[in-house]
Amino acid sequence: MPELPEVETIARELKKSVLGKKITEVCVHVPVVIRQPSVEQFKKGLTGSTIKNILRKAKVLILELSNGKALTIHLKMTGQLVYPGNGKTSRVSFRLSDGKYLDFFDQRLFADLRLLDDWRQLPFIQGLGPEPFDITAERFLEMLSKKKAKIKPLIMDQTFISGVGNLYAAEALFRARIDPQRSGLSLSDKEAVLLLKETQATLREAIVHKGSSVDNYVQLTGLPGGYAKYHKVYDREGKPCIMCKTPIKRTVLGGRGTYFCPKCQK
DNA sequence: AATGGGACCTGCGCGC
DNA sequence: TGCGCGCAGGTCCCAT
Repeated sequence: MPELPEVETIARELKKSVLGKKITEVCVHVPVVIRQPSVEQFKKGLTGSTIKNILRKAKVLILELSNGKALTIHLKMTGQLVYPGNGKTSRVSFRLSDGKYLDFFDQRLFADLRLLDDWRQLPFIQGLGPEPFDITAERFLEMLSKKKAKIKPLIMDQTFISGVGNLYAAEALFRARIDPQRSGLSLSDKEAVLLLKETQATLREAIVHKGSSVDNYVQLTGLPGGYAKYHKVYDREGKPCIMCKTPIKRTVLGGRGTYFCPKCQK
């Protein structure tokens, strides 16, 4: 499931391979993923425009175009972008001025593609909290001090902090040795600062390894990311904790599978 | 007001 | 064997 490191990986690769190219043709094989505007307007607005800039905001990819509009892509759980693709088996294909295809795939059709006049006005983006990299220790303490919600759902709340999903929330909490069920305001200052630091470090390391391919995620090249082998708790139910050998447990928290070490995380 | 659960989807893995 | 069910999770939406 693409979270900040996976989307960052794709954004960096897009900058290297499609920046400056013109979109010469758009084929929408599965219209449902185009959320805004109509498919016809989407195709018309993209065709003939050049990709001027590529940005990432939390888990959202933004391709700014020469006509002033922007293509936003949220991959949700199973979205993939592949370049160069075959232009045929995808949900949506963008033919570029180099004759190659930028292909969008999505097994479960949850993804969200939009063509917007001003991406900054997209409500989801307006509602995003700061990314972990942009938060100081002092600010994080202040943010947590009012929050009685459970810490794991809290750090996955995109309006609280943005970019962290289920996988990296579990990994960061393990590394900070914090029980996912603790409430935000129950964390000591020392624990909170450690959690922020470990969240940042986990995301950075995952970016270095080009993301975690546990589900459908692939890099732009179609190759898997390399971070999954470094996971300490995620998807490791019953396996020994790397620190203490206690079997990793799985519970459900906020409706999501939650992996943790019952001995190390207090 | 904050929290929880269902909806949106499809493919895979499991159990009978 | 083959089928049907549950599960995976990002976000929205509604109910409590």
